[in-house]
Amino acid sequence: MTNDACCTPVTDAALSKEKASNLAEEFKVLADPVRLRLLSLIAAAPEGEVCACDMSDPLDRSQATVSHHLSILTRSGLITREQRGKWAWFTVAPERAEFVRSVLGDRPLTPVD
Amino acid sequence: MTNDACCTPVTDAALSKEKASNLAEEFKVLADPVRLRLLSLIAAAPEGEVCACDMSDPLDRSQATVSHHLSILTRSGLITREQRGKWAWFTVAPERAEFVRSVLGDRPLTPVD
DNA sequence: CCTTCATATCGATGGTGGTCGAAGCGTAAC
DNA sequence: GTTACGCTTCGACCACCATCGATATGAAGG
Repeated sequence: MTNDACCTPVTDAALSKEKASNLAEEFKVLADPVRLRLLSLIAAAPEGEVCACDMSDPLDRSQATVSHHLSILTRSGLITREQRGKWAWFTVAPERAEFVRSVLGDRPLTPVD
Repeated sequence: MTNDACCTPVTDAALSKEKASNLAEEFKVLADPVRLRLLSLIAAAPEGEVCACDMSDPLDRSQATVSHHLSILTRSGLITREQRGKWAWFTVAPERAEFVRSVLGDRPLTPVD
């Protein structure tokens, strides 16, 4: 802001060690194809929620694996879990809906090619 | 669009296996604290570029490790590399500048708390 | 109580990735 | 050519993680 601005510094200050670790943790949640597809399955559901029992088959993963990933997504706050009888139903967390949309959108973040 | 819209479906269609993998690959690049700090170091440089020789010390990583991460960032297209004499200089790729800013910003993507 | 079913947790395994020393490669200066 | 220096590549090591079968938990129904 106070220099000659010859080359557009992109950000103000460098990331602290702590902030970098926290940010990396958040990206790690999204850095798995199965979790992204789970998230997308829930986000695309017309009713806004999906039963865990309906996610194992389309993803070609065992019930244990799907449960594992759903717990990671839930712990990160991207989705919420609601027990209803024997079944567990999952929703995109309302506060994160816009973020999830930007992540899963057709031209999401990194066009790459 | 054609249903009763009781619960706001967040996205249109579910992610294909391929798209999910590609997207996950892109997030993997950002899912490491050292890479995020490297990116931030370059993005915050007032001249807009940083020599590789100046990034090993502040990150507390060996020169080999820094080189490894810089090559991953370069291959992903987030930064560009320019050899100048013996030294290698790195810049945030112009097309990605806005994206990098949004990733490293104070309130970047996932407030979490 | 006992069975059934959906889900979570455990334990083990294979694969991936971050890390660093050492060796290789290029460039510059002598 | 030879030396010095910055950087990349290689090889090995270790930690973490995705995966799954087996087992545990917990809820509904008989």
